[in-house]
Amino acid sequence: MKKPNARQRLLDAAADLFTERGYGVVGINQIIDKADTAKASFYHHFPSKECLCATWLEDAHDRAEARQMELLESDGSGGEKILRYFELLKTWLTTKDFRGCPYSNTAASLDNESKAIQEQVVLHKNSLRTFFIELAGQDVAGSEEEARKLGTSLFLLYSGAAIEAQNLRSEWPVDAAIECVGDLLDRYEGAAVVGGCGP
Amino acid sequence: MKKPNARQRLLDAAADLFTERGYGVVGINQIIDKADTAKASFYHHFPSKECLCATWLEDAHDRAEARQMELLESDGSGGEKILRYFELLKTWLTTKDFRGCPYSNTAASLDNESKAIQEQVVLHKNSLRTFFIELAGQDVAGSEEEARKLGTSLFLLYSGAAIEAQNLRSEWPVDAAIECVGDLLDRYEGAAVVGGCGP
Amino acid sequence: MKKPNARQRLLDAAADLFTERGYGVVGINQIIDKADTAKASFYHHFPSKECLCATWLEDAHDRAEARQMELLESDGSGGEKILRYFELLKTWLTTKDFRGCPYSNTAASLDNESKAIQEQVVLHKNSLRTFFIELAGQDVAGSEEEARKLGTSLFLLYSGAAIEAQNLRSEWPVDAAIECVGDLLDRYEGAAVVGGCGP
Amino acid sequence: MKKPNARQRLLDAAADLFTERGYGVVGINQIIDKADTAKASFYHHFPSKECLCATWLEDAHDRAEARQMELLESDGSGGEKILRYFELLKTWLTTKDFRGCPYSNTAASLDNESKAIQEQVVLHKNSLRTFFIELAGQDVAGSEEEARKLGTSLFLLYSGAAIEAQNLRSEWPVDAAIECVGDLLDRYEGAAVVGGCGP
DNA sequence: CATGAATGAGTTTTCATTCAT
DNA sequence: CATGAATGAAAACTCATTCAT
Repeated sequence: MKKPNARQRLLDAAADLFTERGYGVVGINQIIDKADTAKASFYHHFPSKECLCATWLEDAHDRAEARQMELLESDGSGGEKILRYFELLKTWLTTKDFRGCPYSNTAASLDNESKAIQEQVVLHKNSLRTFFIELAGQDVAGSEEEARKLGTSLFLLYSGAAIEAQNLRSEWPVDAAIECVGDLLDRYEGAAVVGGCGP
Repeated sequence: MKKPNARQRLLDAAADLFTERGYGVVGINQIIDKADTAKASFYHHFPSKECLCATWLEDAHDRAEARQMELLESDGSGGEKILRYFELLKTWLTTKDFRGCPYSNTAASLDNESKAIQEQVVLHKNSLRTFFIELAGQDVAGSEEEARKLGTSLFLLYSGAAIEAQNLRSEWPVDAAIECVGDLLDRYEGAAVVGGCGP
Repeated sequence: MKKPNARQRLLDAAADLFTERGYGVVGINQIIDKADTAKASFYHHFPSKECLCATWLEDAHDRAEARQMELLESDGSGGEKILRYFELLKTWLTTKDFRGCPYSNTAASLDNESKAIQEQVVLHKNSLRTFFIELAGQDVAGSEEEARKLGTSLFLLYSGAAIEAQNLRSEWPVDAAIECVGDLLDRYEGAAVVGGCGP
Repeated sequence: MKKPNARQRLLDAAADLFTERGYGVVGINQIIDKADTAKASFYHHFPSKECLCATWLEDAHDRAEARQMELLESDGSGGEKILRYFELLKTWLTTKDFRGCPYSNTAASLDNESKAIQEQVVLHKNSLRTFFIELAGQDVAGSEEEARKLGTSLFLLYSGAAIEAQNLRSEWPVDAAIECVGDLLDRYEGAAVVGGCGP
């Protein structure tokens, strides 16, 4: 009997295995086993393991941007949304056995020779930073310049929290990042008020 | 012909290759080629590739702690030292082709099954956080509690800057982290002054 | 270039090499060389060297049972068939450069840790003993009990003749076993006559 | 501190490891570890692993001959001594985890290229056969010719019992051999009486 | 007598990929 | 679209042996 959607099953299997065990550690045999697919079907849909990985990251990025858009357009202040996003990281970490950012992890497993993958990493990371800057601009920072600074700081704290939670296999780095975010929000919200309501 | 010091040559080769290309990507064949050593010499000195890696990280940690101690005991204010440490990250990154933290990268390449390596990662990361807390305590933060908070934030920013510089192959994340550090120092130094010089 | 039937060629090569040189001494490199097969083709068909060996013994056992069945159903008295089977051992030994029983030899090369192989050895040896008991029951022994005793003795003499012919690189142990078989047949055939035709 | 008798410790370690795990499976590292000896000490006392093995078998043979001599000169009838010797095999097997004859096992692990080892095997096996013939001559068989025949049969039964006990990891082959020995003794003792006391 | 680092050739096994059907 | 046998290269690791001291 033939099963359809071999391509999607491969992507799903790859998504699970790559995030939970890492790009370098997972072989395509594991992937096709999990996807219940023939080996040649794999190479029918994807020219290489590297390309499958890039496609996975591309798809994951699309999903991530959708979620971010949703959050951006949701109710609540910018500060609340920022904290909500950091909280999401915690649930991700506990769900995925403390494997942090798939993009960072994949890049770290690589030889700096996979152009296609690196491109996706850069794409996603720039987009994530932009997302934080937009979030920071929503009634938090007083100017575009300040939103850029605050958003970038949030981006770095988020990344730092993700890897260190992975390294230490603990949630506390995310909590500490949230604390720091509070400090930064205080500072920039204050500025926003001052900058916004001067005489 | 026989050459002595195979062990050290192996450690040196491994240090270079693991930092510049990654634990998973580098095979022991590359290591012994670079070290100009027989394969059996490798296994005479190290029971496994994993153990070589753990030894490398252990040694690197010792050197890192020595450098940190030196910085802690050097002249200058805490704030100056903090910035100096972030500047060191930039020179590291440009030297090492934008490969960030060896501990994070190694952990990211792993299957979460290498106890020995993970132990070294945890050891180093905890030590690095402690270092930042001590730095934060040097005439910056007003209380132990605040030093802990500030130091932890610095730790996370440092880690975030390191991976994102790697991901984006650029120095700017470190510069952005330095900017954010400035904001945080303002906040905590202000507190330190207020706490220290009240009437 | 690709050649089909790699699996069978591997089994054939393994059969020859394992019987003539021994399981422990033969590496899979020799096997794939003789089979003219890529190494990965080997592991495509067999999960391990140990499993190839078990498969070889299983196949060999099937062939052995077929030959035994043939002999059991052939013409002649039980005693004649027994002697014919011992004669077959002599031709085997001279053909295979005095390597005796593949099952015993393989088991002797082992660490007592290969469950799959040991299972095949036990299977074959029990079957061989049963074969001798059936042979002994064919107009030789007077009772089932006597057939069991005689058959078991034949089984042990056969095994003893096989290893000692191997150890001493000579046929005489088989001839001596045949002599002893004659003595035993005298005794049990005598008993069979006495038991069978008493007044 | 220096420990004497390195040579003897090596022989003792080799004896244990070779009998219990097999010549092919045991590496010299295991031997020197167990003997607590430096690697070069090994090669100081023995030119090769093969030679160590031959020396072990030679020593074991000397001890075996001493035990056989003792049994030959002990009290009791030839038949009793024969049975006693088969009983010894049972205690050996249970002590050594059902590893049978070290000579047969070593020969089976070999490539038929170790002249030194094969020589020891032949030496021991011939001597063992002679021992059984002498035992058979002690008030059992009626003539030298009959002693030769009976002794050789005992030799083969003994060998067969040893390997099959090993193959099947059970004592029953030895018990079955003992039963068969009883049958043979009946036959030849009868002959001895007839031959010895005819009118 | 004893040491232990160093070695070259070998081991079994896995990788990502391609082929004919 | 789908299959699974076949592959060359490389992976980690072990072997018995030799060397300078």
